[in-house]
Amino acid sequence: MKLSDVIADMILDMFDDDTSTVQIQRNDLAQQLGCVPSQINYVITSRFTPEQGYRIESRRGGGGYILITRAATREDALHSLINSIGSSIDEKSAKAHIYNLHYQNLIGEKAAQLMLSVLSDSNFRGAPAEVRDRIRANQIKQMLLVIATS
Amino acid sequence: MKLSDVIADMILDMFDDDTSTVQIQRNDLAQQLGCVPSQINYVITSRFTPEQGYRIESRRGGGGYILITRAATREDALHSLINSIGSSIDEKSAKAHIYNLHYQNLIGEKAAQLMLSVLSDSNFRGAPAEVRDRIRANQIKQMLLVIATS
DNA sequence: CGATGAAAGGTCAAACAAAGTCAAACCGCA
DNA sequence: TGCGGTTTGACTTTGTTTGACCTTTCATCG
Repeated sequence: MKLSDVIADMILDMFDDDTSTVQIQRNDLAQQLGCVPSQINYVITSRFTPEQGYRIESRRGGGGYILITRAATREDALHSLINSIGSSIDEKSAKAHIYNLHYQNLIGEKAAQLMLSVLSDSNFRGAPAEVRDRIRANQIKQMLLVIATS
Repeated sequence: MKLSDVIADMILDMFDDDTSTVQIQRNDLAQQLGCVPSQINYVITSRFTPEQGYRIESRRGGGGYILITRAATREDALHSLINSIGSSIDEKSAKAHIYNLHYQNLIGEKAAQLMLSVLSDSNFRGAPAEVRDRIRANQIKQMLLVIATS
């Protein structure tokens, strides 16, 4: 398993019992994992982004820390994602959102696959890119809305 | 025997006892076979297409992989529906199919809602009817394929 | 106070590790 | 013998890991 995934899982585990916030010590965690400290930053910036419903705050210097807070409810997270999507979205970004949602356990395996399949660029053969991306944005938002309210 | 066929057989063999999904490492497999890695792509794109009931997903970079999922025979009914849908379908017919599938218990409540939401004509604002209907046909077929194989 | 040094975390780019693309060369058969 | 399917490899794109160097904060000492 990839280091990044191990770290991400580790952090996710810390959320455990409905705590919506986790505090870590970058250097400690890195040492514990035998990796370089900046690896922690990589994981955070690639997997705990605001779009995924996470907020990061940190403090340097003696007694420094990194605080990771996640959206209170699944619905909130989905809503904030919906709001973050504009009137147009390309295939790659759409897929990234879906992978991340699944990764965060905000949507199930089946829903993710369904969404991936339906938003794939190959379905839009023939339509110009702007049309594709506008339709795709409408569609992904509709689907997320359905998921958020079910 | 042709290289491509050897590779295809090899992959087919990995499906073993009712695993419906196989993960490969492109470079490893290529090395094992003494062929160039892109040969694996060729085999996949020529023999494991969606039309033949396979779905592919992959990831590049360190720890990358290629995942091949096949349609389990489980829901062949869906397959025949897929085949019965042409290259174009309007909103009303699409909705009818979905209601029907749900009625027959071939798809669940949530899947049905998701599909209805995504295929709704309102998402396609701006695109001409022929474009809408072609995209919709592609999309409904993709989704049914996913449902059939999960 | 104000300077100073240690203890955090932050940034960035380079190295590395896959997989994807594409076009040219190749082969085998109707 | 010419055309479709195959094979190859150079080049591209994406994702991960590492390390050198930067900045911020805090405690301590004069």
